[in-house]
Amino acid sequence: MAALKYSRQREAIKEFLATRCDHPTADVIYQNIKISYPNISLGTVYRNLNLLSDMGEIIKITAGDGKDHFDGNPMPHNHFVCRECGSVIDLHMDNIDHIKTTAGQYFNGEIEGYTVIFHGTCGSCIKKS
Amino acid sequence: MAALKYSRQREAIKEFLATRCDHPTADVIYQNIKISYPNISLGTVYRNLNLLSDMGEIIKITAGDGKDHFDGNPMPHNHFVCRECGSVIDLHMDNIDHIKTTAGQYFNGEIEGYTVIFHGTCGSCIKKS
DNA sequence: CAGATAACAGTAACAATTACTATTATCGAA
DNA sequence: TTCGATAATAGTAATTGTTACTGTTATCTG
Repeated sequence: MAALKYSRQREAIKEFLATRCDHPTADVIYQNIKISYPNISLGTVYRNLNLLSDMGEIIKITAGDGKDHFDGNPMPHNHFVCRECGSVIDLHMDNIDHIKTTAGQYFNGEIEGYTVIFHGTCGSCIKKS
Repeated sequence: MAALKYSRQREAIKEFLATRCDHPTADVIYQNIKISYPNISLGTVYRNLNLLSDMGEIIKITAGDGKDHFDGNPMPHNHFVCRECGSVIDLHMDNIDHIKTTAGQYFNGEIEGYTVIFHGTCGSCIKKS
């Protein structure tokens, strides 16, 4: 029960995320949605982000900088976080799902998934130095 | 400059972590150190945990449950987080450093490292159900 | 169109972490 | 060994990201 009802705010958040290839935080999303919905509440943004990621329509990324980042592309893929500028970047790379098997080899639980964050220096930060 | 000075509190934290194979949070560490140092401050625990992990003597693990976890073993290795009970477990598994190369293949930045968190159901939670 | 209720805005509460300040411990040199 | 410089501390206040609460509004079903 608790049937899902349409909401233009939720739709706006989903649309906004679809246009972005960086991975904005809740607050950045809030600031941007506020342009078209001037009195949207930050709580609404958080609630919908959690709802959408629970439904698997977006991905929540814990980048390690304290705040969560969100990705409008729900297809599983890996991310890179720059040590210099902190930007979160999609990695287009060959599939590495086999590490799940490697991890399960000597483990007595069940491994259902994994999250990888690669870190280092991004292209534009290398140029700067 | 800012030469490092010895502190018994920092030493106690390091020693305590060495004895634990689970991966306690700052607050759990605080509660335990308080037994031998009744008036240690939570701020001191946080400052030293950050200091030690910056120096590479311990590892800070972002498990995704809001609070950071700490590992007294600074050797790079991978972790598993149970979806049921939330426990953070060391994985003894074959090396997967080759994923760094895979990730760097089509990427124009420099990949220096990675962090993997495997998730699923741990052995004792499987037994329970 | 009307009643039921999911979602909302606005705000207060929360939990993890960090910053601040006066005091104490460490340490190198006299 | 004692002294002075300063790193580290305890205790507390402040910050930050996130969640919970409440009365109101929007959506949907019949």
